[in-house]
Amino acid sequence: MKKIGFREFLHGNHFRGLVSDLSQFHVEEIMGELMSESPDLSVWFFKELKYVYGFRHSRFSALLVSHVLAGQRRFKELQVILEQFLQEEGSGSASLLCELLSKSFREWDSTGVVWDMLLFLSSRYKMVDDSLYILERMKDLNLNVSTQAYNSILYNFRETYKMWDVYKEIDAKNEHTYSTVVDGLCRQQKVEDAVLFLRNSEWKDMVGSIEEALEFAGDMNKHGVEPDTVTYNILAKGFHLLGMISWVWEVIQQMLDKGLRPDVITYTILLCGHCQLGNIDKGLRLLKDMLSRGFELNSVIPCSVMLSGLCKTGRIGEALSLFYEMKANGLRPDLVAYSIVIHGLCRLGEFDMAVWLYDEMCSKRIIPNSRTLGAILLGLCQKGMLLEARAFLDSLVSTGCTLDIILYNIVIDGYAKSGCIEEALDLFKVVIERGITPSVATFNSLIYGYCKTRNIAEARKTLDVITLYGLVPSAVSYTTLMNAYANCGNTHSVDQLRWEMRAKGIQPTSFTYSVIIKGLCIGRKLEKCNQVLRDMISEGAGC
DNA sequence: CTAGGGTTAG
Repeated sequence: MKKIGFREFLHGNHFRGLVSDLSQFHVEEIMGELMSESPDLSVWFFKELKYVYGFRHSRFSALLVSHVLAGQRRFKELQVILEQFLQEEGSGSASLLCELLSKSFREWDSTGVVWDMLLFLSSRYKMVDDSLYILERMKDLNLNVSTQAYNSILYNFRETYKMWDVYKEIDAKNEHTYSTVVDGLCRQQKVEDAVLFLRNSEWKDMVGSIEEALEFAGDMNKHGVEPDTVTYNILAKGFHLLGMISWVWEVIQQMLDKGLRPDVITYTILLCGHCQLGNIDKGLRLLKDMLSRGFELNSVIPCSVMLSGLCKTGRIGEALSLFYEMKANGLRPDLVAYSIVIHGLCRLGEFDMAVWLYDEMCSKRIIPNSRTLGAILLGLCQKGMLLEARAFLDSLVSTGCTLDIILYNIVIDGYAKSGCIEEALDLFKVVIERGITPSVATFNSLIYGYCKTRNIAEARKTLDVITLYGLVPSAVSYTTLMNAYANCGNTHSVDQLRWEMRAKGIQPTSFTYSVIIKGLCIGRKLEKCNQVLRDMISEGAGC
């Protein structure tokens, strides 16, 4: 092979026949020589082998070409090659890659770019452990980590408390960083934290005033950065999260002024706002407007938002009409759309219709998930149909489904609410036997069940059991128990629990305070109410 | 990168 000149080799008739005989060693050798002659040629050779002949390159070759591309700032090509490279390597390959990179490419000026791109891609492809490994090695080597890569890691951790560790590390935060945090907090059900975060973060451009925010978008123009629809949508989402619907309108206005077409997502955010505020009719008009603008082929999501709004306000008839209208217009309801309507029906006890839709959904090969099942269980429990709920739960288990703790919680809570503490405990035992980890809500329901059956002593013991399972009691755990003490005027025990909460750093909510005050009223200690109210104001209790 | 569905306390 070495005897053949490279250009001759590449363009001659030998090529096709020889590819199957090429070893990775040969290719590396050829690439090395090509590199010294013309890096472009080596890249071409690499791609030709890979994409035309399906040759599987060695790690070294792939990284070599990556460095050439990075040096020439051909990022798009770099990304494509590294994407496929990572997919071939699979998860768990980080340590090997890092070793190779630091051993053989240390001296390349472009190596930082390759590291960073690998970091970004491994994170984007959910190779979480690999991305963390690469990140650590990059820190060891003092390599710069781009905000884009960090944002992707942040995104992977947005539903966990680790999100903050990542967040703190990011030097050059951008609006993608902030919107990921807000999204994460919302997914953690911490909407208030999200609002607080928006207020306190350096993302001041958004929360200062609408003028500032929009001016900021305008400034992007001056700096040669065109704010696009996505930028405006993020802005709109921020306003929606802050409950400032009218500002969402301002954003839309601004977009129109700039000659940008608000897209289906922009309008969906607005629709969410209307529904959240209970302006269902406004929402219906908006949706009609959207459909007439030809958005209907795009997505089921706006319709789902509307369905959810209608169901939450008990307008199930209209929800069903909309549902059929969707189908008639060729929009296929997906898992979420079905779940929303099934939930709406179950809430009202319309189980026949709910089951009918459930079967229809299954017949369309849409596999129900935990949320769909939860809607049905919840409906049954709320109508006091505990036998049916339990039978449904058991039937799911017997068909081999692994049910998550939330589904068990719904039924345990159903038992507790009906005062069937024995059954609740029995099901709790089943949870443990099946190796499912209980959540705080599980215990909170048990505490409620004990309190309901006037067994405060057991309720108190259950509070302590939470810790044995490695969980942290919540404000709900305490408030439920405090309520039981309050109802019998036992202000001393209420006080004790309040002290315990404070010691553990668990924030009372306005629920908690109302229970404390109720206790003081029943226990005839009205003179202490003022102090409690003052505490409440100074602590700024939520809810 | 931006839009939709589930459990617990007064």
